[in-house]
Formats: sequence, structure tokens, C-alpha cells
Amino acid sequence: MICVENCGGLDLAVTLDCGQAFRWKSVSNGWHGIVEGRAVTVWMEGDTLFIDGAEESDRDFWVRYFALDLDYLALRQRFCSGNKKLALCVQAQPGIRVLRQPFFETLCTFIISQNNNIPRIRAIVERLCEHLGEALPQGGYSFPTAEKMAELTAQDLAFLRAGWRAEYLIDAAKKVASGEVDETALCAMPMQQAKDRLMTIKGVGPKVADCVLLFSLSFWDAFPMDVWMKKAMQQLFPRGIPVACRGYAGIAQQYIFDYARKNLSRSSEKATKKSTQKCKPTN
DNA sequence: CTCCAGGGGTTCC
DNA sequence: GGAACCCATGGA
Repeated sequence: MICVENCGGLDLAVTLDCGQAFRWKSVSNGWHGIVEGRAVTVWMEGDTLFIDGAEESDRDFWVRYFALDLDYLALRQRFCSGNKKLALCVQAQPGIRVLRQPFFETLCTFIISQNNNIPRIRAIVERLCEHLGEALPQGGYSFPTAEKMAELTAQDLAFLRAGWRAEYLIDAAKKVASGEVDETALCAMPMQQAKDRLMTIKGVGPKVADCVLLFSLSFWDAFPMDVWMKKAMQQLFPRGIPVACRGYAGIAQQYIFDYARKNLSRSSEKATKKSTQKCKPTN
């Protein structure tokens, strides 16, 4: 077991269940998860993180995964003092953090996430691991490798019941396995270039690409925007993204998104949609 | 039966 | 460029 002190107010429940990671499960004494073939149970006592099932030699791995090398206290301080409304967002859920998740897993899970909801995303990811991952001695399965998935066709993934996304997953696996899309190379690129490279994968658009940049590759400035987030940003920050976010907009966005989700209504334009919809043929 | 879920590709103008 | 429509699932 490993313990890591001074985690900057890390809140596991929020961080592991906010829609950036999809394999953590709440258990009686904390959270159980599998990351790169390592099965662990984690919990907090005060500001200390306990990682049961982890080897001491993997300390750096877990510090990196939870991004505990980043000074969140200082970061929050910077956000809060830089902008009043941003401070409200931070205070709403200060313990939420951005993880550094495995590259191929993150790529796949966010491809699966498109036009989908979290419970089903989790279910599909779980089926993917059970069918194509390696069985672990502690139980559970690792996330499958790109090489393994690259041998398959979209039809082979029918068991996933992922719909059209199966085809996208195969393309992602092929491009990662071939080295056409390479994690190390991406990390060495400027953000926009890395984003463009990711978007050469079929089914990876600006949103999914930004999620991979942010949630896996530590481009802390990546800012995943969908229609909802654009609307929220306009309402909360009509003059544009606060300067205090610069360089860490993606991390700031986690606070903003959570705040917006709680305080802004999701559907405000249903009436317009209904009145403009076409007449359907009556047969 | 309809709507929706942290999208993206394709096809139009 | 951007708007409309399609894509498969499954839950509400």
C-alpha cells in the first residue's frame, strides 16, 4: 500500500465520478479501479491519499495519474484571486482535479462518449475490457491494447453494442498501433498540432480531441467545448475566458463545468426547436 | 412513441 | 463556413 500526503484537497468522489474517467467504482471503503493493469482501491484520510494494492515502486505512476505533482492549492489561489465568478466556480467543488489517464484508454472512452450518456459509456467500456483485455490475478480486466484491437473489424465489436462508434474505435486502434498517432510524438507537439493529428482519426472531432489532450496528455490549456459549454461560457464569462485561466483553462473548466451544470438550466431552447420542426409524413 | 445522451461525418447551400 | 440530417443504443 502507498500513501501520498498533502494532496491539495483532492476529492476522490468528485474527481473519479465527474465524467473524465469511466472505470472507477465506488466500494465500501473507497474507490476501486484498474489503470494500466494495476488494480487498486483508493481512499482519503484527511489530505492523505491511500492506494491499497499498489507497489511502492509504482509511487511515481500513481502520483502522475492523480496529477499530484501539480500544485492545486496555488492554482486555485490564482483562479480565485483572478476573477470573482471563477472563484465561485472553484468554491462550488474545490476538490475536483484533472487526471492523467492512459492515452489509448482515454482516446477510446471519449470516442465512446460521443452522443452518449455516462452509465452506458461505463457499460460499453466494461464490455470492451472483459472481452479484449487481460484477466488480472486480482480479478478484473486491463484495458485492451491498440495492437489487439487493430486486428479486429467493426463487426467483431458487435458485442459492445456501441453502434456506429465501433468503426471509430477500430480506426483509432489502427492509427495508434501503427504509430501514425503516437503518444510521445503528440506530447512533443504544440497543442493545436497535436489536436489536428488526433482529428485524423475517424470519429475524433474537436471535442474528443480536446478531451484526450486534457485528460491524458497534460495539455492543461485544452478546453473541451460542446454546445452546452459554449452557452455556459457565454453566460458566465461574456467577456471571454478569464486571464487567470491562461495556461490552465482546461483545469479551470472542470470547476466551471461543474458549477454551470448545477446552476444553469440545460434546456432553454426546446420551444424554438418544436415550433421549427418539419411536418412528418403521415403513413 | 418521443426525447435525450459532454459528437462527428456527410451533404447540402 | 455553417446548418440540417444521419448515425446505434438504451433509459426515462
